[in-house]
Amino acid sequence: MDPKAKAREWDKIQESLKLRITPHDQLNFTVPPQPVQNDHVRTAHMVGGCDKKGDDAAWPGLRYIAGMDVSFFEGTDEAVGCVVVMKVPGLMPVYTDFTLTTPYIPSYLAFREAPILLALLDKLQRERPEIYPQVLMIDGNGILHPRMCGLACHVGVLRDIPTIGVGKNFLQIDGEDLTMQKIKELSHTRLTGAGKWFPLTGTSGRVYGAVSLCSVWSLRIGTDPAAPHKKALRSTESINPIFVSPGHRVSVETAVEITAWCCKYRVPEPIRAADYASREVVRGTHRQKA
DNA sequence: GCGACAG
DNA sequence: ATCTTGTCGC
Repeated sequence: MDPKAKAREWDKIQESLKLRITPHDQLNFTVPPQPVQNDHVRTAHMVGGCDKKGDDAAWPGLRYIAGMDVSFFEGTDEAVGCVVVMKVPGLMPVYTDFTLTTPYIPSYLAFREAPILLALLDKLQRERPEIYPQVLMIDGNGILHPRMCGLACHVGVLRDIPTIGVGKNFLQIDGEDLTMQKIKELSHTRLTGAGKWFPLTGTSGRVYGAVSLCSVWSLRIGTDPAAPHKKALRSTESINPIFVSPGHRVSVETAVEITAWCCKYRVPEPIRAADYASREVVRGTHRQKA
């Protein structure tokens, strides 16, 4: 919606809220009688503040006052909302809380993205319960995670819905002998065609998920970092697998089968569609569909 | 110092 | 993830 139309819509909201304003005291504490003063210049009592302790007489019954503010980090759209509750009298802080758009910290993706996805899921459940999904595929890992609790697990468990995590890049797990190097080797020897996959088993014997090849025509041409002006067929990276792992209520095998079944290209269609739609929103070209 | 870093 | 550059197809 364009800014003008948005402003008209917000005008209406402000108009209706304005009618609901109570422009007089309606407090659960006592306001002492105002001293009579001359003309239009008045003098307010200034007996509060952090240094004035023990003055309970100014506002009988008043115990807590809170302040709120939102700040933005320079150069980003990260923001912090903050509330501070202060005790009266004395105005000493007794409670401080923040809500922030969490920056992405490697291996803590869920803390940035789960709240957003949960809100979408809740709205879907509320407004279109008849099409609430039986399986949810999420762009990010499930148990293929240093603490075995990736974004797909996080969302799946909190809403008790079957989830599958699909990563496009490998996330290393501390203490397990699973490195990008080894995975590339195994991919080359074992992923000989679309639908081929192998489990990601750590030295501990734990199975974290699977490396799966869903598309054979993902040969890619890249540039050599040492010679950026030259184009080179990077044969060692000619196949691009995806990393499939259970989020919640799905086994590794089932996760791979469902994912492969949904693949037309490298990334399964449900995730591809969501990725495409979100990019449209960022580009400002999104149109409401089905 | 080296390698690794879901999105 | 994002950004930039290059290439192909329409």
